[in-house]
Amino acid sequence: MNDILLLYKSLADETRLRILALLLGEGELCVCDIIAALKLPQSTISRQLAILKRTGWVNDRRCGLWIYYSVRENAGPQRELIPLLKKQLLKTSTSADDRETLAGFGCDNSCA
Amino acid sequence: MNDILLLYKSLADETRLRILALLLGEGELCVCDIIAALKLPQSTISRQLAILKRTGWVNDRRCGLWIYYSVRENAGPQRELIPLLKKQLLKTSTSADDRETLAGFGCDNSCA
DNA sequence: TGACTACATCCGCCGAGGCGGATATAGTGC
DNA sequence: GCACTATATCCGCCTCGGCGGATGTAGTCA
Repeated sequence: MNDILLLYKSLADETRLRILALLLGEGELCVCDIIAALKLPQSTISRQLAILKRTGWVNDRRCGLWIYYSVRENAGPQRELIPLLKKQLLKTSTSADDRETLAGFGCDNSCA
Repeated sequence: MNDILLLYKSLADETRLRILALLLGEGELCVCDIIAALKLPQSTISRQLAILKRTGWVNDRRCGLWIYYSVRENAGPQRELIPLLKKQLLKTSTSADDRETLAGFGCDNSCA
C-alpha cells in the first residue's frame, strides 16, 4: 500500500507534472532546458527532479557539465501509467506553453 | 493541467486509497462498514468520503438512515485508472486486512 | 413531538512538504 | 591551482491539508 501511496504522491505536484509533461513531449533534456521552459528557480527544478528520480520516474545521464534527464519508460508500476500520463498531460495548455517557451529559450549545448 | 493535478492529488492519501480499495473489492458499502473496516474515527472517514465524492471517484445513495458508497465506474478520467488501481490496491496486505476486519465487524443492515 | 441513529461539517491543532535564496559540489579549461 | 559553469543540497519560511473531538443535520420510530 505504501509504495502505491508514494507513487501517486509523486504525481500530486504541479511542478513535477510539468516536468514529466515536458520530458514526455521532448525526450531528453538537460536541467537548464527545463529551467528555461518552466521559468522557475533552479533550486525548485532541481529538487523536484531529485524527487522524480528517487521515485523512479526519470533517469539522469551526465555529459560534461550537463545532466540530461529522461522518462524511464520501462520501470515498475510507473510503466503502466506513462501512456495515460502522456495522453493526459500533452494536451494541456500548460504543457504546450512550456514546450513553446523551451523552443524559444532552450540552451542547445548539443551534447551527444 | 489543473484537473489532472487534482486527480492525482485525490489519490495521494492513504485513507482515501484504503477506502477505494475496500469499495473496489466489496462493491457497495455504508459508512459504518467503512468505519468498522478501517478502524478510524467517523469524522475522518466521512471527510475523505466527501473528497472522493467531490473528485468523482464514488457515488452515494441514501437508504433510510444509511448512505451507501460505491466506486463510480464510468466517469471521466478516473475510468481509465480504475482497472490499474484495482490491480494495485487489492493485492496489498493493508487492503486484505481491511476486508478481513470488515468481515468480522461489518454492520449488516441489509438495506435493499 | 422527542429520543435515537447514521452521517456530515466545524474548528483548532499540527506535521508534511513546497518555495527560493544561499551555499556546497562536481566537472571543465586555462 | 584558480576561475567558471551546471547542478545539487541546505535552511528558514510558510501554506496546504490531514486529524479527531465537538457539534450540526437528516431520517426513523414510537
